Amino acid sequence: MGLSSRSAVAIHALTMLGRSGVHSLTSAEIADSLASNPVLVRRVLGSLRDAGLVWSTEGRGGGWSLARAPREITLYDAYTAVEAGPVLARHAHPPSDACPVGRHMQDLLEAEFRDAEQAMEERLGRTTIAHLVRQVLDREREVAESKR
Amino acid sequence: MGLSSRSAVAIHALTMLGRSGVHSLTSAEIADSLASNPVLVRRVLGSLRDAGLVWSTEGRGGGWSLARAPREITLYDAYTAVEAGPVLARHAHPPSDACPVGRHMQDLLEAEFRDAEQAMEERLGRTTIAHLVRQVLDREREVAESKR
DNA sequence: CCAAACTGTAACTAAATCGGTGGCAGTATC
DNA sequence: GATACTGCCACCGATTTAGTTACAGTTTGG
Repeated sequence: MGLSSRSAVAIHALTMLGRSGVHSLTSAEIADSLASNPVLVRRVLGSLRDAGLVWSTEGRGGGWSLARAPREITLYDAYTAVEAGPVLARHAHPPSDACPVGRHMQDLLEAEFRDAEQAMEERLGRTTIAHLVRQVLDREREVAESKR
Repeated sequence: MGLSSRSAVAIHALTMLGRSGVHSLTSAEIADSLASNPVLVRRVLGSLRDAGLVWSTEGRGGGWSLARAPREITLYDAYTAVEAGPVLARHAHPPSDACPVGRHMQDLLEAEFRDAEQAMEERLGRTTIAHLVRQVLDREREVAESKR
């Protein structure tokens, strides 16, 4: 595997919030859809709130809503909000300074990995929550029509 | 962090082998440069051998050599040889089938993540071991000249 | 005013994975 | 036959993950 599934949780939750519009959702409702539990959802949504993507209201009747229009939130926004480190792990230790290759590989690899990660991030930045909401609605409609 | 640092080890080792040309290297020599240990190196190089990137000879005087020209080995080759799962983790469980969003998110996310990973892999595929060897040699030469 | 329904947060568990280590059988060379 | 390698297994400690329990704080509704 690779990174945590927090990105998946974040994007899933954002899509639910985008679909529900002004109506806010509770962490329990989102956890149900994820077949997970509310605490995990609140942890992830907490990071999204820190990044300015959602906001929450406490107390009875409280819940979560998007802080921006769905078309103004990309998958990259969600990804960076919840994922800490780099995707491609670097050397566990600095290599030996006594070896010519060891002396330079760290820098060279850093440049290569950064470029590769950037390519991935740019691709994530091209899809918005609005895009995913649209696709979900399309699929729902298709299912409904096929049942007629 | 993200994935394991096996990719870094693999690329480091391949670059050393590329630089040393026909001269084979032992896992201990490579481990020295990595400030790591021979067993880890053999594990990683074993995967590279399974992928047809290097070959090894047993017994005294044995060691490791490239199985292809350095310019015919990309960082993507090294990456896929040693890294198992996807970079971006999917849902830990399948989401709820009772929720409209849950029903479709897995497919949609799979498509998005696959595209994003592919963008990263394409970028890794554009750099070869020959490229890294060249850069290491260039840097070595620069250091040597600045000392004159 | 008080019970109910939320968020927010800390502490904890079980499982997985990681880098690393030691041991040892097999193999080729000197 | 000693030496120097690969190949492979079993194990360790540290870290991270998803998930759970517990509980304090906050808001609303009856």
